[in-house]
Amino acid sequence: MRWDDLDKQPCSLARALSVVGDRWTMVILRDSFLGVRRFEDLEKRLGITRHVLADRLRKLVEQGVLYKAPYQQKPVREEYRLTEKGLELHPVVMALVHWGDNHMADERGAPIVHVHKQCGQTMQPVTVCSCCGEPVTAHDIRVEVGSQWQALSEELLP
Amino acid sequence: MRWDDLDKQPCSLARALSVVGDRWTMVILRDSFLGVRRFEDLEKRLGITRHVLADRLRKLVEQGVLYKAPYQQKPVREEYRLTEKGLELHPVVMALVHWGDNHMADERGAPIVHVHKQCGQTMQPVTVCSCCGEPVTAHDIRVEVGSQWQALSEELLP
DNA sequence: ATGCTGGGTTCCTTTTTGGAACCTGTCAAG
DNA sequence: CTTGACAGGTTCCAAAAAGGAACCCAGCAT
Repeated sequence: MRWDDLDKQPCSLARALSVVGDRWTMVILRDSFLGVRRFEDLEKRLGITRHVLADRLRKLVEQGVLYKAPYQQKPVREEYRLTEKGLELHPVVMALVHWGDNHMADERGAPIVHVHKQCGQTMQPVTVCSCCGEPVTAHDIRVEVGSQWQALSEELLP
Repeated sequence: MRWDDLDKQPCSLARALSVVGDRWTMVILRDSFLGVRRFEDLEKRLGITRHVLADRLRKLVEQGVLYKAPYQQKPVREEYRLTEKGLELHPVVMALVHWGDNHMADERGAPIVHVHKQCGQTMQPVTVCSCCGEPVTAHDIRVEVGSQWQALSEELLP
């Protein structure tokens, strides 16, 4: 299968990755969450080639994850900002950072920490069940085929 | 910057992506979480080339995300299973699936649903603050430089 | 007229994929 | 005792993507 066919798969993870699963896309989004909005700033901070950066930004705008907003006229200059759809990737980014903090950090610990504005504390993201509010791990989950997808259950589950 | 230098960056997200940020790696892990363990099963389900699959599995084993466990002798056959480090990627996978469900699904809805064994309900992952337990969104977070990293703060934050 | 700035595009080389064929132990059948 | 199947790879080559540097363009400012 070609990578470009991933979005046709009957799998939400594959479809999500068809948008954000690229090598560079997630680090672009990380900087977007930090407030970096301009082409040149992204290029400098990421060390990405202009070619690839332009391509990824274009695709993220096409997918509705970022949008271009003018910040000056004459000449028109535009910056890239997260849409609501893009902002909703925050749990993914938090989860990746948290895993990196736990498993890839050196002796200096986490380079960046998250402070929860409401409670004022340095926080880690915890994933809980939307029904009972209890923390969930891989062991606590059973996977089932969605109601509209029963016919494909052999393909969806091993 | 070359992609291979990402793990040297002072950023937990970049370091995490140096392990799981590859095009195919996350779908391999998705299938691992579903219980797919053998080379051939992964190849069939993913439609990935054997070449790339072998390479990604080798890297995931090197990084301690998967381990090889023999399931028969003569000839020795080994399967790939998630380590504890790998299992801790579950929040990342859940968050990606949830985003895909919300933003990339067709009219049939989520192909796969997660049932929380403890409460028996179909659940969505919710990210909450480890201190106060309240749900967090991108707007609720302020980012600060880690205590051991003050010297690099200009580089870390825009 | 010359140069600078932000945001790209073009061109060429190096790397990485996709796709198919081939290799390696072990067993089982003809 | 040759042939074939099976699981899990490796090798080879063509096609696609990434890296790197140079170039383009509109609108200032000198």
